[in-house]
Amino acid sequence: MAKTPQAIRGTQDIFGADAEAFAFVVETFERVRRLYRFRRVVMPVFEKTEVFSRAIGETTDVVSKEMYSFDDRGGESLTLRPEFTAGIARAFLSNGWQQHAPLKVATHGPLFRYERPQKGRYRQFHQIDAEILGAGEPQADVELLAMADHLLKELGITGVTLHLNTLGDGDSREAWRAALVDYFRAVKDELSEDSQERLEKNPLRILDSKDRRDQRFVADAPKIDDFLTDEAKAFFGAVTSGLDAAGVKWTRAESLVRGLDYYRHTAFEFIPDEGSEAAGKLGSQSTILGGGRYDGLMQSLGGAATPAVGWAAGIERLAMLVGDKGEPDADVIVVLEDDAQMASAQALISTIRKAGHSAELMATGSPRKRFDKAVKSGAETIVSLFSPDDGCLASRVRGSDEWQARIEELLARSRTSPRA
RNA sequence: GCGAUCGUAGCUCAGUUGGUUAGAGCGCCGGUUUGUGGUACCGGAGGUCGCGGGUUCGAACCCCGUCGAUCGCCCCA
Repeated sequence: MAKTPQAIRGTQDIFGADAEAFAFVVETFERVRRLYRFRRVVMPVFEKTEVFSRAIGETTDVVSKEMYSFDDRGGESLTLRPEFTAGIARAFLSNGWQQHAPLKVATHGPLFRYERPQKGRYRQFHQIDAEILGAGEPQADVELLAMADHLLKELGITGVTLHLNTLGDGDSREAWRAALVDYFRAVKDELSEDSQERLEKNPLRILDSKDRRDQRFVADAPKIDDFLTDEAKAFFGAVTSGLDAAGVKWTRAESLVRGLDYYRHTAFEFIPDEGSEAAGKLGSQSTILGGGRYDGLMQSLGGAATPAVGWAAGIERLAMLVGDKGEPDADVIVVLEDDAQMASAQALISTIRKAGHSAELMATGSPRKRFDKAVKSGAETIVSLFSPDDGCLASRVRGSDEWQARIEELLARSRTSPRA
């Protein structure tokens, strides 16, 4: 026999209760984004490689080692999207969506990153995503975060806190970065091996290193607050007071930095509280929703300076926190005890479904087992069809009085109009 | 890219210090009940023990390699 091909590493075949939880997350997101008047967009799964390399930053891990890139038949380098933001920014520029600014959009779908899979982390994973394009005022950040907070509540997720930071404007961020490099370079030999490397590539990340050798120095490291311009301070102040007014709980996270080059000003992550049930379910992954302001991104793609904010959340990670959604039982199960009544059974189940009730027909395998299966399925209402000696159709309904009456009525209807 | 653990039936797993024909539960298939009732009882099918080498009289078990999975590091959603 030929060998069965295996699934690609890091991909998932989502089924059963997991698929229900996944759908619950997406459906809830769709409902909430309408409340906030975010418009639906459907984006390509792949783009020219430069869309991502220019927007995200050549030196980031995502671009330098995690992209699924390939040459198409025309010799052009394409990449399976590792995130939504860059593609949405590209669409904003190439479709003239400036005319709709400020534009609030939402989308969801698969993303691809070549990483080692582990709990809550896959090579093909799925995100929900929300962006506000062409809005430079702190009110946009507040609205976006209020929606994220609202969504998590609608999903029933607790024990998660918004961690908030500001990276200042471009100049603030650069000055802070330079100061951090100076500070850590002086003690380079005492840092962890990872952080010695981060010093060159991504010095901001040393701040949230888990290594004790690094943590000794973090407390006295230069603070972003000392490098913020007055405007940047005022902006962050407006965001935080707006969140307070909107009833969104948050905590300041001075060392929170985001990995991608394009972030400015507001940066945030929703993270499970230490020791919470949510933290346990997520394994070593912590961030379930993250994002920030990316005022410089449009220019990196050759567009006019356009302020924007956005976030994305991992559907799989959210689905791990929403509890068991299970698959709902059928409203009605029709058990065909005599195959001679097959046509009647088909007519009845069709009528039941068209009346808006979920229904399943049990008509295969040993007739004696069919009723067993129906009972095991957990359905409250079971209709069995059989033929008494006269060969006519007879039925028995097991269920509440209300359902018995309803089924009798539907049965009568299916008899009089078999094509109903 | 690095590290740890683990691969036995469709699924979840047992399998003693290496020793006849590798087991259980669930699921699947069939049978039994002369029955408004049942999630019962009996039986059956299904396994190159991930794959390839090695050690041994003999390997699911020990050794090496390889593939895969899981979890962690890095990074991220």
